Amino acid sequence: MTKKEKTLLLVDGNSVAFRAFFALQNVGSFTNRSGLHTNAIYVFKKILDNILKKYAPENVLVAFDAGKTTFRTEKFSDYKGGRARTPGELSEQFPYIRKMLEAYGIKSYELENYEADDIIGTLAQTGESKNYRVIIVTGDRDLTQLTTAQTTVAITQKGFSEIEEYTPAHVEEKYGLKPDQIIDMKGLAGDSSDNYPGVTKIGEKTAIKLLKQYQTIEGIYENIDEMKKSKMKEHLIEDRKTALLCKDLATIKKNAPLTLGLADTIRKEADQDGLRSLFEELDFKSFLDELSPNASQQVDFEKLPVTILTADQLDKLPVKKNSEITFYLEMDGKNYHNAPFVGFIFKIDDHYFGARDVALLKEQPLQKILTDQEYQLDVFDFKRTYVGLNRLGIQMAGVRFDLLLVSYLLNNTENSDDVGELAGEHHYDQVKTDAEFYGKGAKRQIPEDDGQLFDHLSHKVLAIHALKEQLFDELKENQQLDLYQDLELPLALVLAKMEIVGITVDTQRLEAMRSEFKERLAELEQEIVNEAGEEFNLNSPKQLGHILFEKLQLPVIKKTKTGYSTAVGVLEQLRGMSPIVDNILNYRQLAKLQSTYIEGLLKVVFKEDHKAHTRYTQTLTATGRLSSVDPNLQNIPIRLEEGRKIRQAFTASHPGWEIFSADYSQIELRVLAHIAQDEHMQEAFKADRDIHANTAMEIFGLADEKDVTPNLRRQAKAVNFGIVYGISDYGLSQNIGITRKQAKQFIDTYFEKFPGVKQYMEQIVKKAQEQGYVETVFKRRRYLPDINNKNFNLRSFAERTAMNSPIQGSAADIIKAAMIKMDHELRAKKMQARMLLQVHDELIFEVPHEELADFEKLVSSVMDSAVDLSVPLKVECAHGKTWFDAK
DNA sequence: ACCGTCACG
DNA sequence: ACGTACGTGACGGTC
Repeated sequence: MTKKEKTLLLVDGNSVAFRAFFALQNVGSFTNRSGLHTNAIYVFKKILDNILKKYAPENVLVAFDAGKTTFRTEKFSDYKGGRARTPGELSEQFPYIRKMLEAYGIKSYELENYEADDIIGTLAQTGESKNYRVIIVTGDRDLTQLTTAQTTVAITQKGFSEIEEYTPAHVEEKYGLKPDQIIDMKGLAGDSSDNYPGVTKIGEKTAIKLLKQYQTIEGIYENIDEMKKSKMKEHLIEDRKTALLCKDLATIKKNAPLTLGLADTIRKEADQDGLRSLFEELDFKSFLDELSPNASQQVDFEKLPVTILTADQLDKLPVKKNSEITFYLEMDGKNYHNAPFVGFIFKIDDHYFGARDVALLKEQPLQKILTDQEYQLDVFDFKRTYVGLNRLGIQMAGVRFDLLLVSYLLNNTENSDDVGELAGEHHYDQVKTDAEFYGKGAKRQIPEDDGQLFDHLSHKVLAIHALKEQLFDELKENQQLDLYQDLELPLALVLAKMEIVGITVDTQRLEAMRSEFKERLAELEQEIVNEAGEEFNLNSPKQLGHILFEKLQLPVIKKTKTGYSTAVGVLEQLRGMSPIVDNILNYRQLAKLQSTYIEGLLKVVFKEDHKAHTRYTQTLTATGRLSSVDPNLQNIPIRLEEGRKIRQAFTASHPGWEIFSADYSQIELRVLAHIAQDEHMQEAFKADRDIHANTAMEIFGLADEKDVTPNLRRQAKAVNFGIVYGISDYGLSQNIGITRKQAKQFIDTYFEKFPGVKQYMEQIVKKAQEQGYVETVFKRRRYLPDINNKNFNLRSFAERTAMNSPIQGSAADIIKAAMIKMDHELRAKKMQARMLLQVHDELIFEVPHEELADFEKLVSSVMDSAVDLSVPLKVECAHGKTWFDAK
């Protein structure tokens, strides 16, 4: 066996540190407890681990820049001029990166007057001469000039777990140039980040074209007389000196006077203790866990005394009315409507009682503790617990603290549904996550040993208890106690009941549709394959792209990261160019209905009661809306007639009952009129005018509503939507197919006519900048860490979010309040009608025929008066045999 | 696990 | 100059 060639890894320390810094610049405060920024160190370490694992090098060196002045600044004083200073948040991290490298057993090196590039170029040369495989890691594409048969340049990507490897062939494929021509390209095109100019008016494209013909800059000038007269030729002649200077600047030295050799780059063994103390100083908990186990470090959590309950012990439980009780019901799976029970645990004052047999919960005093309001309970995820217990015939009551819900209200950005993770976010670390304890994916397993299982469960209830006081204090501080107690906690119960009731699905109707669609899909597929001239998978955007844009040569309208876009918008523009396009559009529409709404829905209908029992996620969205999963009943088709028919499969659960829908008309715009206190907009709503027509009249300067053509109304409607989303001229122009200039004109006129709205938009952004968050009318918060970010995109996004979230979030608050009130009224009036679904601005009920008239009055008045705004709320009602007919 | 696509408000 | 509308979930394909 021949000896494997050795690998030399050369890392551009400054470049990778920069990449690392910006990769995690915007994830809130990434600092250790003494305020030192650690994001670049963190990502640097990740990248380092990645490449060490990937290339397993025998020799490693990390090169750094020595200082601002080098031999290049001597040749060209403006070299790298105009570059923003390294942010202090980054420079403070460099000493730690070097310390870390030392502990890794890796050599760092810098050389007066030279850049890291030159150190790397020189060592790469040495490595090659000694037959090493050389790997250069950097974030800087200029180094691709060093690629050879033996040397690969790996460029770190944005995501920092990915790297892109450049071999000479890859360089050629990417730039159309050989590696050593990169410097010629730079000489011609210049480099704005290194601040050298190149030849006037020549950019990368032109440079590449020239180099394809003449190979090098020198080659160009040797042949310059042959070139046709042109502006470009003049520029080339004029800038000859600059071009050659720039090429020289771009050239990485391969003969820097290094004071070390290959022998100095041999990797030494890592210093575990050094790493440990460094990671401790940096608060890198997850990295500490990875270090080789250190007996003194692996302190287990305190063992809690759990009594495993049996039926004969129940009468001796030390429980009083004022006991502090925490309860946790463990189920094996997300879907609590049918997940198997694992067991339960009570923390009653300082005692822990648990059992696997959940039937014990039906016995006294356990059932009484769970259902009697006199006992106050603390839990994690009340809704989940309620639905689980309901399967045992137990209607839980008396919940005071729900860790999941409270935590979501305090900060909805990083809210996990795992006790361990969530506790960790609040700096409580005496509980494992479920993934750590049970394992994840295929490895997930419930331990058979009681001691193990209940040890985990006991730490869960302790975590809930331990965080209670602190989180309640935070709620009070934020003035969110009412939001929690009067809105979200009562809502959890309302949602639980809706989920349990479920909605009846006519599976026969769905099955009939399935057969019909199956035939039509087969026909369409046949036609498409005929037109394409070959079999392919038309569900694959990749294969479809190949057929449309390569085989059939249709024009490419838009590209995605991975290839050609084949989205609806693109296909619509291709219509008429080939009959295949229409067929694909039809196929797509039907396939979506078939897979998601017919087959998908049939899979989740419960056999026992022919119902779909969705789960509402109450602690997920950034704005305060609900979401619906398994199945998602908030996105059942309605816009296209074909899809709308799916709604025929949703029916009332009793003969003689009807599906009843009540939706808020224009709730978001009404909320805006209220929050912004815009008189013109308020007046329009008070007079119950057609709001989009009203906007059309204002922005197009029409005197009479009769002058509002459907097209003007459509445009005005888009403007109204744009306003709600935090408008940009570009977004609006794209949406209604006008120029950006026209869109800007619309927006300016809108703000002139609705000055209150304009003022609101400015004020809310300012408020977000000052306090770091925005809030709804019910004081729900959304934090916007990017609002002062230097990155234009991230900042702009945060600004639009600042404008939109109070609107969308307040609308969510309002319908939640209406749901609680409605639930209350139905019980108070002893009506049989039941709330089934919520779709953001709409509530769906099933109502017995004889209650219809009373019900309509009730729901309208309840929803109208859910909150008191400075504009009226308007509710539109409809009912019919199926959801489809409730229109 | 991620992407592209598409369903809803 | 930058490159975007706000908020979601499910599917099939692909890595």
